[in-house]
Amino acid sequence: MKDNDLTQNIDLDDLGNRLFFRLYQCANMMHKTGTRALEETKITTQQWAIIGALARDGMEKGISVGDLTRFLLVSRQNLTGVLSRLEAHGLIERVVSPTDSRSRLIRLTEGGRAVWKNDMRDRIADFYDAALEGFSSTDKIHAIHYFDKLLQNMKQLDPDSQS
Amino acid sequence: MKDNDLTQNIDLDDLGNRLFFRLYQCANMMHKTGTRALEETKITTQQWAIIGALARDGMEKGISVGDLTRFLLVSRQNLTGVLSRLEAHGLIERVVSPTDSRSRLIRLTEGGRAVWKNDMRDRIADFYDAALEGFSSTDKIHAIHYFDKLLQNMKQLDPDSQS
DNA sequence: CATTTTATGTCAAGCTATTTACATTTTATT
DNA sequence: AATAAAATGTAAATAGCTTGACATAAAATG
Repeated sequence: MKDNDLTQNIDLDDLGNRLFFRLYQCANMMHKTGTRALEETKITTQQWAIIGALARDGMEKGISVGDLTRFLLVSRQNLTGVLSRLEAHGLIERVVSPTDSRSRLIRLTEGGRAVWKNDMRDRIADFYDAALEGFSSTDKIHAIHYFDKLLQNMKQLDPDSQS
Repeated sequence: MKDNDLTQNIDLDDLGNRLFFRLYQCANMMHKTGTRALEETKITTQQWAIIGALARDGMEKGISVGDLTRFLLVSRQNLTGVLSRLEAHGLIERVVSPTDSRSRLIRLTEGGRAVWKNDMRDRIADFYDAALEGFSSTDKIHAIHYFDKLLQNMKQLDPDSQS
């Protein structure tokens, strides 16, 4: 007799499909619930990623658009648009690089840094706590490890990521 | 003396940030490399998710837009647009439900099913193999488990997901 | 030094995604 | 049966993301 218990029995051939479909769903929900967690600040998850990157230590002098794309793994054409919106809202500024006049250094404004500290940081911490309910530190480290591995493999598939 | 080895030492307070940043990067790369894997078919990852859902057994009669949104975890307003494009390309069709005249049942056309079998399925399998290089079946199952857990937590944060 | 190649950022077009708002139909309530 | 409430799908506005094309500046090559 055949085994047709789909809820318990796992089809090994289908694991790739399952894994990527879950990743797809997680990404959808991360953007949806993450943006909602910052609803009052009118800041989206993508803007959050950029501001978070610029708020790190050592980023006071700014970072080029190119370096930012390599960090966030989005296209520089995309960043141009998001950065324009952030600039229009006074959160970041673009300064022509003193060493390379093609390059613009992106950095937080005073106001941007204040928004990060006063409006975003705590809400983001709360979001992480809620979304990672039931995850031990070990669970988180393991999950990060899988993400890293997946990321490395996909980078190898991406012509733009080939240094 | 302080420990400043950032490459090895892991800041436990920062795990949430790291995990979600990796998820963000993975999502970006999944859409980028996934869409490129199906480049010749002109089908995107989002369309792939829809077509894949419709190609499953039991979907021959079609599925409503509402059920599809609950499965894919995207808004129904979004689906309207993607479905219109898929319909314009002859891959899917919308049939008014015989039991509920508000509802439209979405299903693959003959041509859509052929594209799935002939053009998409093998390329997707190759993509999974490449992106999951070095993952054992156990790794995949564990990763899926973490995704599931994350998903459940985020669904609790989403008003739309509250049954 | 002149020319070619590469890197940097932007613009435009197309697809994806969300929210707000709406018309239609079904279901629940009275 | 009449009205209110909820569900279904769509349209429009805004934001995000990709590729292709472009202008400019720096680096490499001859």
